[in-house]
Amino acid sequence: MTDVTRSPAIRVTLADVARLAAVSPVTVSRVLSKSHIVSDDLQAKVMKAVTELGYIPNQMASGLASARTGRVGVIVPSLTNGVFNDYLRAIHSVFVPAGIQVMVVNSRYLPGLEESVITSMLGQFPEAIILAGVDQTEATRRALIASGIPVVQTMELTHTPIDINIGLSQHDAAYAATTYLLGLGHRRIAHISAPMDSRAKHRIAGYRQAMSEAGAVQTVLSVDEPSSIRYGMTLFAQLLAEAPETTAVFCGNDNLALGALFACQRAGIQVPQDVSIMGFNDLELAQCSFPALTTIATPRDKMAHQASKMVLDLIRNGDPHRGPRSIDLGFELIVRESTCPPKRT
Amino acid sequence: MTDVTRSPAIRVTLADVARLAAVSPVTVSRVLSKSHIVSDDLQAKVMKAVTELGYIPNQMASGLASARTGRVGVIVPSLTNGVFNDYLRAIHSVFVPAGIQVMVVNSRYLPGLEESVITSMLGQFPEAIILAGVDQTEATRRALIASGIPVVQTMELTHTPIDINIGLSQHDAAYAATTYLLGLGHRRIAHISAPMDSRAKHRIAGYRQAMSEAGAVQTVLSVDEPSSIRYGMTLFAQLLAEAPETTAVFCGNDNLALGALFACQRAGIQVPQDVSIMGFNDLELAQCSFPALTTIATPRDKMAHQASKMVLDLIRNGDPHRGPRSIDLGFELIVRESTCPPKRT
DNA sequence: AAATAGGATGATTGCGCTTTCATTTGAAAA
DNA sequence: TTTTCAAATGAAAGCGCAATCATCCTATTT
Repeated sequence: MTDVTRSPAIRVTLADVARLAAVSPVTVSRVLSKSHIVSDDLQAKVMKAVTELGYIPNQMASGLASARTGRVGVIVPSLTNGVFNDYLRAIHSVFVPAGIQVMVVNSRYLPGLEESVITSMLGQFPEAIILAGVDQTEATRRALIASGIPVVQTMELTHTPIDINIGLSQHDAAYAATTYLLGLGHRRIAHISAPMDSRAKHRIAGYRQAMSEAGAVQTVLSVDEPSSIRYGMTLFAQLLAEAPETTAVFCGNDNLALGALFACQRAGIQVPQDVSIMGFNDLELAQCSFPALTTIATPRDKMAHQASKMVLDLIRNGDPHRGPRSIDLGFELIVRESTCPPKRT
Repeated sequence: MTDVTRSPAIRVTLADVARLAAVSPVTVSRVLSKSHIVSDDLQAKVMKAVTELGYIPNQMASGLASARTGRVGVIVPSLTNGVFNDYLRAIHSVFVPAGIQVMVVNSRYLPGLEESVITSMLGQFPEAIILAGVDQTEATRRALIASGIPVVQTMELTHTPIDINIGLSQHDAAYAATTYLLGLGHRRIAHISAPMDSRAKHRIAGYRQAMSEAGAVQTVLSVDEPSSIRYGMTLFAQLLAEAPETTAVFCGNDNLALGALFACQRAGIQVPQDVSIMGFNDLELAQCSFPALTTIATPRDKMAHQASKMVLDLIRNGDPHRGPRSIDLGFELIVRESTCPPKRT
């Protein structure tokens, strides 16, 4: 069993290692960073001293001295939302093998919090920042630009990117989803949403435009909380009360859709025979549920992967100053079991 | 629209602010850290210069100079698993208002990765570390102890805590769950699990002990992947093939249970009439699904909250050197709709 | 054997900040 | 008015490391 005496932290420094190994501090630094050739002899002595002392390099000192931190910052508005799991996984899969640390922070869909976490992150001097969304405050934009590091805005598209923008049109994706339901013959299509971010708002707009073009009546129910299965149930129950003639529900995301599905099961409503339900994002659960959810697949992995690759390239090879640019990665309609044409009445 | 010229990052330093404000650097530092009284006059001049230059303090330099970082590290094995959402939320709710930054990293259920992320985290000198689980490698234990900072191990209990241990007995909780099913009259109770961590293994052991004591036949199906709804489906399908006489399934967690539930729905098996399904953790979805899941509620919020409070106290008031200690927070059986006595045959 | 190159190692400096200690100032006390 | 003291400000040092430049040593060449 390990010794449990909690001594008041005598930090082992590079100098301590050097002393024990009877070499100069520079040599220790070189062994650890593999930046220069050090004789096998000294290298062994240094490593021995390192393990013996349990030396852990002070990243703050290292960062200060070298002006390079080997870290990138990633800001997401939620960790709960399944969307960001795939997204973060893809980011890690690029940076971790490259020896770059990923700092993840959660801005919880709060613009004010986003501003403060970005500021705080910039104080740690990441070598690049990857953001979800394009709606940073003007002050944040300025700070990001002033930092001079690569900035990637993801998940949606903007005409005025800070630097690099990789995403998809949330509006068009929602428009496509609604159009699909209209194409099945539905006219009373409702939309339920938890519009905490502008992406959800754009999806509402896409729904509205498709409905408006089809001359159909729009029904939008929303709640200002982070989306969840529970709110899917609540909103569906509300919908049942307010617009019982609805034959199809386009949900702002798959969690809401699952909640709606559960609400139907509980109320004895057949899906899709009585009501069609459509999700958004194509999370894992969309394939698993019964009936499996028709949804829009968003290219989260691809988006995150491409963003990370570009960042890695910029970090390694410097910025050829190409200026802001936007990349549209599109989306895909995935038809499964939860939608069908409305019943003839 | 913001200027988009991406200049090569001329960092604004405290000295720049001091120069513009025509005061000494110390004064700027004092204004920003609120550590000393500075006259209103100078304070205003400094703040003006700060905003004018968009100054962001260099946290590395600050940390180096002060030997305090105002950060705590949190290591979780998964972000996907709903368990850690509540957990992280509770941690944030304590530290953020206290002005302490929370660094979260994902160790992905990989002991090797956990070791490296902890090392890396220690290199950033957090003022405390909160861990999920108690199975750190010996090297990690040593490094954590040597760091001299408060360490809290959560989620399960151990007789040999590094420092503070707040959790519950996963074994006893699983034992209670199995005993509940036995008490309903079930004899053919299977357990499905995704034992990536020792907690899941302890749950298996708890199940086995209860079954063994009841003289019932044990059936454990598991998969060595992070748990997910999908694996719940897969394992249930496998169970149906291997042990069709099963009347109750105790699932290692709620996601697996939901997958099992979907598998039943798809196969036309009535829950709970034909098969009882029981989850573990009491995630949000356990209340929402139809039928709602009987499960074991684990005190994630309380655990994280109490851990954070203790850490905050230790950071602020220093360690009165009380030595390692364990706190058991227990668990609760939540009976819902997915379980009932077995059919008479 | 002397000259030379190049590989291996070390000494020094400074990154940006906070801390400690010293100094100045103004106002209250004598 | 002079003394005294506290409040306000500044000067200097150093946190731990990497970068730069200088030095050393050992082969190799002539």
